[in-house]
Amino acid sequence: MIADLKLSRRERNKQRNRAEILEAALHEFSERGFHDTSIQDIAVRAEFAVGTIYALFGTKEDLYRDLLREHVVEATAQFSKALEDGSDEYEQLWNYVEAKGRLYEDKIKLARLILTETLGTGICFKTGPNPELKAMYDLWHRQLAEIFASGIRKGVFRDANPLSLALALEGMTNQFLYQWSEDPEGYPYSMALDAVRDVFFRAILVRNA
Amino acid sequence: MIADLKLSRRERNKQRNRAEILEAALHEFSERGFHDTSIQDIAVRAEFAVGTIYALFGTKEDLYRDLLREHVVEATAQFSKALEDGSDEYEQLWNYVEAKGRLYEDKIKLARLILTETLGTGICFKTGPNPELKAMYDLWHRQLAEIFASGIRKGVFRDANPLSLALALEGMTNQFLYQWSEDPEGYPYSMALDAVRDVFFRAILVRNA
Amino acid sequence: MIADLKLSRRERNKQRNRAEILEAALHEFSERGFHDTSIQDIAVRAEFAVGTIYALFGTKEDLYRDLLREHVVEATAQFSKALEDGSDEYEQLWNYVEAKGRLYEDKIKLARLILTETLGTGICFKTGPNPELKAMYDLWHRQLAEIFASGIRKGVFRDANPLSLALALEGMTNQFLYQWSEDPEGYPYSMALDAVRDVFFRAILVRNA
Amino acid sequence: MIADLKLSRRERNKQRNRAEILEAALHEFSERGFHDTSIQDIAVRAEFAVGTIYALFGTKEDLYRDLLREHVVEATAQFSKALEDGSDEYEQLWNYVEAKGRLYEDKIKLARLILTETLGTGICFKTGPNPELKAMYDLWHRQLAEIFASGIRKGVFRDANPLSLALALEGMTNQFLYQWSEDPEGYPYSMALDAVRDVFFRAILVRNA
DNA sequence: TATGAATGAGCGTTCATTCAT
DNA sequence: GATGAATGAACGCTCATTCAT
Repeated sequence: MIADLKLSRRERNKQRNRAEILEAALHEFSERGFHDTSIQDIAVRAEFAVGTIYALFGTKEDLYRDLLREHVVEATAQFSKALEDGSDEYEQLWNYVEAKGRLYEDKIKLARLILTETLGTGICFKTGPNPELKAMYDLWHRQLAEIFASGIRKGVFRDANPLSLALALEGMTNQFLYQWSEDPEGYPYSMALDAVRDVFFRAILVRNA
Repeated sequence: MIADLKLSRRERNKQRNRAEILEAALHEFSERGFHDTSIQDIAVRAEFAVGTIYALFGTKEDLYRDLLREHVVEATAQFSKALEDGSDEYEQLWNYVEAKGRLYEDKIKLARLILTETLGTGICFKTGPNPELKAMYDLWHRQLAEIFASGIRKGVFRDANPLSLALALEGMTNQFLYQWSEDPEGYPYSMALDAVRDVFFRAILVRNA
Repeated sequence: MIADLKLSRRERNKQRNRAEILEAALHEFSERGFHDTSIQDIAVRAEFAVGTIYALFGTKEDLYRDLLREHVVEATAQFSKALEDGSDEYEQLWNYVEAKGRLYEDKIKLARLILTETLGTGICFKTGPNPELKAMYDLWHRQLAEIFASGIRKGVFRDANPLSLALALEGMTNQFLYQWSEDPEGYPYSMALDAVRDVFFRAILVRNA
Repeated sequence: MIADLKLSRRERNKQRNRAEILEAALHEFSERGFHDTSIQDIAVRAEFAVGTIYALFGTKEDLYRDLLREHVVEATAQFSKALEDGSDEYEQLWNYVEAKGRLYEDKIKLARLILTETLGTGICFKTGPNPELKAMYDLWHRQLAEIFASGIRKGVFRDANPLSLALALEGMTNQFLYQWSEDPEGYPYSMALDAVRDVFFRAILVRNA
């Protein structure tokens, strides 16, 4: 019992430290990029010693990877949930686009970091160009494409290459997300919603034809 | 006279050296990114001494900036030319989208470098986040928006926020460009053309309505 | 009474822990050397916490010193015993040389560690170059020299500098021990015995040459 | 011509720098050992920047290896020369033993460094335990053994295992060298010469005792 | 002008040691 | 007493930049 509690307390402690370091890392990495952020910077911000960071994360690259993975997993979960809530494919995708905006609306730094990896060429790791994240994005694209394919089969969407539709939707929303992250006042995410409605879905929804 | 020729020869020489160094820098930077490329790497590839690079470009950041500027200026010129060749706004924009594909079709490395800066958060310079490039992109977005605005006024396009349309078009094409740069065989640029035609212009062209 | 037993049990426990840690330390130190062995390595091998090692030994240097001292004390005891068993000085020394081989024949790791300290310059401690061990070796050399001196006085040995004889014998046997520790198959300790007999205790020059 | 001189000057400069750094490295390594000597230490002593050392030697291990190799090559050359000057095998080996003493008599630090590698277990490199040096010593032992074999064939020496004789001679002389390096006054190398003459090349057992 | 040897600040990483539990 | 998470000084190494030639 006592042992259990102790273990649990230690484990909780460890998770708390991990979370605090990841939080600090998010700020530092998104402000100055991977290469211009030192472990010292993160340690100072997180108020931990460098050794503690190394004990919990291994290397700087691992820390960065964990940070991204954690958030991509979280985001994917939220997006998948959004996709499930629609009555048809159009509503599902619309829910996703809205969820994407909501996810980042108070996490501008996270948005920038993710965009760097999603859209730019990402950090070039010593162990190759981060194949894990790439695979997660590919998977996500395929999931979206599957929704489009289903919508096409049901006659909700016009016939088109589902993967192309997925990429087009992602490209558009990411571009608006990027503009918003650069200038949150000048480019509210509502621009993205309007554009997705007026451009993307106007083109492919059958009922408008 | 002789002095003039000499100066001219020297000047030509200098420009040739500059071009060779920029060529080497393009390859190195696009292969391993800004931070993992050293001036020594570029010097070796360009077959010049490091001192020569510093004499011609100032700092590593300056070299990188010059490299991007040179290509953005070139690209903007080609895109502007493409815009002029259409009989209406639709044709102009279509020409631009095609030109964008052509520009990079044999310059995959350049594409990756530009995308890193266009879509990701770019290299974080010590002197801030490369405001010059950002300004050039903003300007380009406004130019595109102007075309859309003109098309809307003339009844070629449906009414919509011109800047949103510009960003949507850029986002879509850049996404396909990125996919192509990752996997040229799997994602040919023709996918972008199809998507732009079937999604983007189907939605906003009045004559389809 | 109970307190005594408790204390005694505690004490026995402590000694057992000490012995287990020293055993682990021997393996680690002899495999990778003092500097490339971490206290964490030893703790893992010994299945104790680092704090326990520090509680029992003080510092890493102390642990190393204790490890050596323990074995040198043990070795000296065995060697002294061997010396006592001969009927004359020749037999005494021969017993010693044999005992030296027996001591290490199943402790190759220990042999290497001792040789590093005996023959190489040893680990350079922050607190100077391990004067205690040095003193123990000096003492041992003097003990051996005393045997030689006695043998010379009794006419067993030719007249010569006893200390030189002691050093010569040590040098020879250590060299063979080292070769054996490097390649146990190729350099069995019997080579040392043969050489000591044929070279040290006889002569190699044909006496009439 | 000018180019040649320039190149030659540069090359000479480089060799001078190399030599100065090796000199500094010798002092530092022999005083505090491989692990307790930092590249910074050597840089300060040599009055060069750390980067210069890395440009000329690669890594700390490489520097150490180069230092040893340079001296072992030099020593082997001198010893080989000494071996050639004797009229018979006895004189050859005697010349070698004398040369060994002369080589180190004003290079006590070098002696200690070499002994660490020859007799102790040497530095444990990341790239294994310095196989190159080991091979050089093995080769040297075999060369000595060849001399002994030759002497035995000619009747200069009694019959015995030549390799054992070589190892015995090396062990004895190294032991005296080590004692001398520890306490030059108390253990002059002449002790080694006496012992080699009185023990190795004669016998210590009174033959009729 | 072009060169490339030399510089040294700064980074990622390790590990002996401590101390709250 | 035993634990092991936390610490932070110190090290090996890199590379943008300079400057004597």
